[in-house]
Amino acid sequence: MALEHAILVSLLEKPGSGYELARRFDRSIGYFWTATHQQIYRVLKRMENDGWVAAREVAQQGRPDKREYSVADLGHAALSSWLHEPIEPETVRHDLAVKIRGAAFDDPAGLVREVERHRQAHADRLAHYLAGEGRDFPPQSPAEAPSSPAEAPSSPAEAPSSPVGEGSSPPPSGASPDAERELQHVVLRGGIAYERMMIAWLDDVLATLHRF
Amino acid sequence: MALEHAILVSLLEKPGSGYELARRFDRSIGYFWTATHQQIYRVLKRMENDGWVAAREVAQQGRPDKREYSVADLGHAALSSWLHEPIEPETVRHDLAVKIRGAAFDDPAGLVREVERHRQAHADRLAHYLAGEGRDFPPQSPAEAPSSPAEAPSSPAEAPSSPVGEGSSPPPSGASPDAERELQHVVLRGGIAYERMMIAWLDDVLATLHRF
DNA sequence: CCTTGCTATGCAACCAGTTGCATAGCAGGA
DNA sequence: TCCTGCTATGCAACTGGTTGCATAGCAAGG
Repeated sequence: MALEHAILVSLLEKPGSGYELARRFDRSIGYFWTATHQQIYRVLKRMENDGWVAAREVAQQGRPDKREYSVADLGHAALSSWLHEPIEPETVRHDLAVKIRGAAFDDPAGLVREVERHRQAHADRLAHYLAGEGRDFPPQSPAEAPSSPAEAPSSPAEAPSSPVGEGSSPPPSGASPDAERELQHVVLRGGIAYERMMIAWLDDVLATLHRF
Repeated sequence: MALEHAILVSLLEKPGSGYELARRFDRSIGYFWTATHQQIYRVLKRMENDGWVAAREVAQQGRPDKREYSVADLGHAALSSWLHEPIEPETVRHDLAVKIRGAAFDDPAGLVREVERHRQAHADRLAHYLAGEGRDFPPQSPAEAPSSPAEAPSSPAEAPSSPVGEGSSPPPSGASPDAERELQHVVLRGGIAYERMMIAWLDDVLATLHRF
């Protein structure tokens, strides 16, 4: 399970309440990990019991109080050990693909509108991503073109030569805010690439459907 | 839920036992919908109770008997009505993206091996898909280039002008085996596009990680 | 003969995630 | 004043899916 870890990452990026987390899971993190507020509140409670996060009552004016969570040492350690696990087979569920293959036994042309709807949704999300990229990661140096995998030659693994040796002890344990931004950006580029791929594929699907 | 529908599609393409379905879900359909044999047996039983599928005992020589399922009328109708529902918001879960953003608070360079593993897995799957495409969909006419969304101009929706009007009644209800192949192919092309996108993105991720 | 390994099916317990509902503070407008 | 709507948190019931385990037929090899 990784919802715990997604929450840890989000809280490391910025502490917040369950409600705020729920809204982040509707955007940002939500682009690659969905969760309802129920799920978040429940998991947050368990994480607090386990000492992964600590809560702090925050009085607000003009709105109800909130419980702001931040990551405790145990949580940071848990995240670190998860990061070092080699896991994940990646489970996929594409309803639309099932529908497309199923359409062969029903009415292929009847699926056109549905596919067009999906295409529109992906186009919308792409626009949203690109807007976010333009806002949060404006192009600056000539070396960095936004969302174009420019394949930097990359000096082979010039890591900060961390004190290796220990098995599961959190290594450097705190990277630069530079790294944080860069890694957020590369994940966003992944989202952009995904949406572009989907749009192109759905066009392919539409062209195929139109042949019937 | 769509496991029922994925099973229906698979059984329409070819009747089979729970065991055979489970193996199909390890390949072919499994590329966009995973399921364990447990899940399949359980759902299959429910579908039989609901009259969606019918079972038939088949004695085999050299191996245990099996229960071969095929789709009943009720099942076909259920699939049809599902196909005509506009649903699906598409829920995503990318553990790797969580890990990448989490790496900012741990050891970015330590993630390289993990990302390389994933890249390899995707490269393997791509090779597998391409082999399958070459086997099952050999290039023939000059108009059809495999897995290249050639954007056919497509005469605007030249559907078989089906008797429209009814709301949820199964329309033509039986397309050509031609459509079946074409639609299987376009889904496979989607898988290929996905793997190619992932490989390119993971290269981007690796280049980014190497900058730390 | 016994083990290994593949085919074939299934139960039981558990866990993650969804859905429906409930509550409450507070602001702003009808 | 009452209603709407957003912030903020939560319980309870259910469902889909996973994991662990069990059984059994049959072939092939040591």
